[in-house]
Amino acid sequence: MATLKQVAAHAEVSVQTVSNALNAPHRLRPDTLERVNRSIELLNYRPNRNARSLRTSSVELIGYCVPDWPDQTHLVMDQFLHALCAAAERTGRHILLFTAPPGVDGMPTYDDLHARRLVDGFVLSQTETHDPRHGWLKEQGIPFVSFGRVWKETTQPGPWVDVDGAAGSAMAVRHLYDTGRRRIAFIGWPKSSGLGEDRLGGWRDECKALGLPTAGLSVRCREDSLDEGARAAASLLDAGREVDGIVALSDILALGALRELTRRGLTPGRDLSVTGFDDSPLADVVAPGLTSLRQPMDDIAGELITILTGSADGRPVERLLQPELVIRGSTAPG
Amino acid sequence: MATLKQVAAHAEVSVQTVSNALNAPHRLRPDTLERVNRSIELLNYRPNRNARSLRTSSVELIGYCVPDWPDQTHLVMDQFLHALCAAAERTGRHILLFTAPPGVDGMPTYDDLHARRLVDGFVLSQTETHDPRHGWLKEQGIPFVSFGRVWKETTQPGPWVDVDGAAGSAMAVRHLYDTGRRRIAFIGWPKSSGLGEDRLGGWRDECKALGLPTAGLSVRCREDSLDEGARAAASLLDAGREVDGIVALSDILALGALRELTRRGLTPGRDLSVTGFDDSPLADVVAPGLTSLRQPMDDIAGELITILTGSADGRPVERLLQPELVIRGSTAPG
DNA sequence: TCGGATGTTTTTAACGTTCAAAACGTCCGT
DNA sequence: ACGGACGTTTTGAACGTTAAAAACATCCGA
Repeated sequence: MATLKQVAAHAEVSVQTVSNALNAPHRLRPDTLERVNRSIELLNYRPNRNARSLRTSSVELIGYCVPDWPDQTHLVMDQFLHALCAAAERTGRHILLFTAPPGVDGMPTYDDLHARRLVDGFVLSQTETHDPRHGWLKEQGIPFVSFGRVWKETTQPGPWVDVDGAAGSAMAVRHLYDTGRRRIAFIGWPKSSGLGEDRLGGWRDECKALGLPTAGLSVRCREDSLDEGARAAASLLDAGREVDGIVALSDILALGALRELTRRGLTPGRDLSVTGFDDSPLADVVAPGLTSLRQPMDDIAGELITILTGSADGRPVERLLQPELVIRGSTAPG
Repeated sequence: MATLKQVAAHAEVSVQTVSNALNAPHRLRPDTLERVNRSIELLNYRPNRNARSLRTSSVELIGYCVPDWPDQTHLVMDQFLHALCAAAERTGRHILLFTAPPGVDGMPTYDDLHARRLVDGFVLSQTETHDPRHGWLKEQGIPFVSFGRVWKETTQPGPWVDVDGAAGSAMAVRHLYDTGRRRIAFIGWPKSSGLGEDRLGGWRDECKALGLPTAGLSVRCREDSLDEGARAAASLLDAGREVDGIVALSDILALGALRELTRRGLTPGRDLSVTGFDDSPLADVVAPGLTSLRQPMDDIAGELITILTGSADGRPVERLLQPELVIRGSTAPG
């Protein structure tokens, strides 16, 4: 494996000149540059990243904690990881994976990775309401950026990127309205979830703006599961509210609702429209197809990396991106 | 950030002694060791990984290429990644993600990562029939281990770990047999897929061993999609073969089959049993639940890391692990 | 009391790179 | 011809660690 020294000897220049040829080529006389480059090519030289990192104390690696949660929340993780990885590579960086206990118990792991100089900083995701990680990292002066908001009353520590859940719900409501639905219900999560309240608010506000009823049309589930989604749909139907559209807070809940409709002999898309959230692989796999709100993963990843690597000069460090409505059979297109 | 030098000064020993306290504590006199450890703790010292890597020329990072394929094939990737990550951490290592073009076009990327010393070696997955990567890496002397076989006629280059697909199919057949099914069909892939032929063989052999018919009971799909699965199920039913069980090569195909059964008013699990492969999140989310063959991800990841990091002294470098049948409603338990 | 064996610690020299400063040329205006 | 300005290249030192060898103790048996 060739080193700078060997390239320098071959090109008959000093080691520093070869280094400059790579990092500051404008400093070299054109003919020298060409000669050095020929030697580099000939010897198939590649800079040793460890040596460079030692000298510059920057490793060009970004830590990402792979979540250890129930399957449901993972459904779009591979999409996210791929986008993040690609975005990092566009800046010559890479993603380093690690595992850590959730919450504050995981902080020593983050600290350790940074202290041992395995990573320059972190991308947080799977953000929880009142997530303790942001404050902790900020206090330690460890660089990070969050995918997802913390939903505290106070200002959130550190930069973040998120998808506008309220706008997403509103888009879903609007789409149902445009396809003739007039009694649109919402299936959501417990009040403790900031994300849940955000999406719920979008539904409520858009319904009001369109002059649609909301009273008694919102159900909270205890957890993000099929059964809870089905139960919620059942309670809406049993209450005799004459619901003709359901905006569910997640694809899983939506699927549960779809199952309940089918069980009762109702045809999703025709008798009643349903939408989900996140456009997970599930959405494309259920019977009539589930209309869902896609998160713009490439944009999200791009923003995260831009912010984290500090190339976001002057740009805001809080970015709210718009989801995209992917229409499928569950809302009867056409 | 404390360095060895500072710890050494604080503990009033030489730098090398502190290094030894960490890497070869048995060399120190117990009281010295204690004193050094106190200083380490007090100064909150963490070894700089870049410096160590430079010196030892080993980075303790393992490269993994995040696949850029249609969603279906990703369905268990997050499980795999988590397991791989955890297994790596058990040996003090971590996973570095990267993207690369498929096939031989991606090889320069692998080479580059290794030459620049960003990784010590690679874990390959999404192995394709006649995958060119294995031979190439072996030729270059770059360490790697494969999750999945290459299905060449000749001996496969390099070590691998895989799940016994034939045994999996056999387990599925056996389970259907035990629950009273006697005409068990197989829905698979094109002949060009080694993995497909493996699983097909398992079905055929087990059926024969049990004295069950196979003639006309095997259908090949063009691709791994819902529609193809549905089409295959339809053709089996239309052919009047009186099929009462279906072993599908993937969860997606199985789901397609389930959809077709439901469409025809048949009840999966009661009228006809269906099994899938891989136990993806989908299996738990469809109507009666899909019986499927779970890949033992933790074992797989453990073996991969063990083999790659060379701690597999004398152990075979080709490991075939057994899948586990996860029984759900689609095969009418009880 | 001395040589050797053993156990502990220090010294020296790298690993491959980049930073900062110094040195070397070349050209120009005076 | 000389001083300065600029452009290009080299020198010396450092980043934080570990391998190998040397140095220093201590203890034992002869």
